[in-house]
Amino acid sequence: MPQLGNGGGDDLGANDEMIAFKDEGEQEEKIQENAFTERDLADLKSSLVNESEINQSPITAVRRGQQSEERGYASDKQREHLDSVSKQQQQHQQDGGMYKTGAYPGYPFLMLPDPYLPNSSGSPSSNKVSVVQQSHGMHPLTSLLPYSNDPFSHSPPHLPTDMSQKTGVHRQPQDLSGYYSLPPGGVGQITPSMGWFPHSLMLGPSGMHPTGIPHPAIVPLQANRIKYNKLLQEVKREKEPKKPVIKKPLNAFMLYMKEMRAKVIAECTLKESAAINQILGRRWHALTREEQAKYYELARKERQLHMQLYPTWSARDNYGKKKRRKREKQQDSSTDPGSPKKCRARFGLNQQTDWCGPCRWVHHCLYHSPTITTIPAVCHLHS
DNA sequence: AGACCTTTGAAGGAG
DNA sequence: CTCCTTCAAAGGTCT
Repeated sequence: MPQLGNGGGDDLGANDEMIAFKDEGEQEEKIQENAFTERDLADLKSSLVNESEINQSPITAVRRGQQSEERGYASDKQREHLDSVSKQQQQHQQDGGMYKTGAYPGYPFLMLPDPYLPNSSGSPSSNKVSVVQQSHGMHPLTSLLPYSNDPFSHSPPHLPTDMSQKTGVHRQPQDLSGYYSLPPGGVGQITPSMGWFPHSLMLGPSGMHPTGIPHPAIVPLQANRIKYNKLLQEVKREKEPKKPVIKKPLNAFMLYMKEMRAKVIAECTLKESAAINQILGRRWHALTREEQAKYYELARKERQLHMQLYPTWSARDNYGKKKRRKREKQQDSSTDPGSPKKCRARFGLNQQTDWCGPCRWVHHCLYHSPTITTIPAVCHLHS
């Protein structure tokens, strides 16, 4: 596919330090961190509000409108980042240059709900700042369309025109130390090794603890552990606030689809997205390079903005359910090779000749004999 | 309820 | 470096 000469944004994330993929356990810890840092965030918000009252800065407006709602897990680094961006903004204003407030009155990034978060409609109830509401289903950047000949000649105040300037922006792993403790009374602090509910008076009349978790002595130890762990997880899940999911920034084609979908639906009276997407894919290829370039540039801005808003975010963060399920499925198939026939079919073996006569199929493949690195006609035990 | 379909592009991991 | 996988959006359809 055609890419812009400016690199098409390849320089935007590839060289950044990215968060290492974390297991669910670590993510749970992150969730706890979310709750923990909310107070810090409140401080941050109030400081930003104060700043905006002084500066009437658009960047603080966007912080208030977008980040205050959902960035409960803003890390220290993010806070530092916000401060630096805010200071940068102030500097721009003090310089009295083209970035002065009002220079970009309609810049779509600044007064909109967060497009990267689900249910981020920017409802007035959750945001007392009067904001310009985007029409429903409208991506904030689509307001840049239709494009002028030079739609991106100006950069928003908080975005460096050249991303090579973003030397201070790194997506670094967050320091989780100090965030492991649960809120007072948190069930997560109860561990099996702590001697469960030491006194029978702690149990209710039904033999249940007030938390709803049965006394472990009621069931055999082994089953008890399993049940306990399951219940503990359930209770934890219920108590913990759901982690807001930051979506991936849209790529050029996605932005194009978002804009053109309604048009195609109207033209073709189709509703099925799969069919519509096929049409849109063909139309995308029919676009000229210049037309596509608009969307590539738009997507590049998207990634820039996303990186500014969520410096610690990684696309890996959203690798989850599907992948885990698939991995589990693969693991299942690796431990369960299936029937000999299936196994031979898997490796393209001849049903008649490509197997070990003495032991039949058992040593035919890596699944059935992990020590064998090749697939012999006669296995290593009988050769 | 949740997976699937269908498209392109970006990101990140594996080899 | 190349290849592969996953996820972004959308909404009807299927399991």
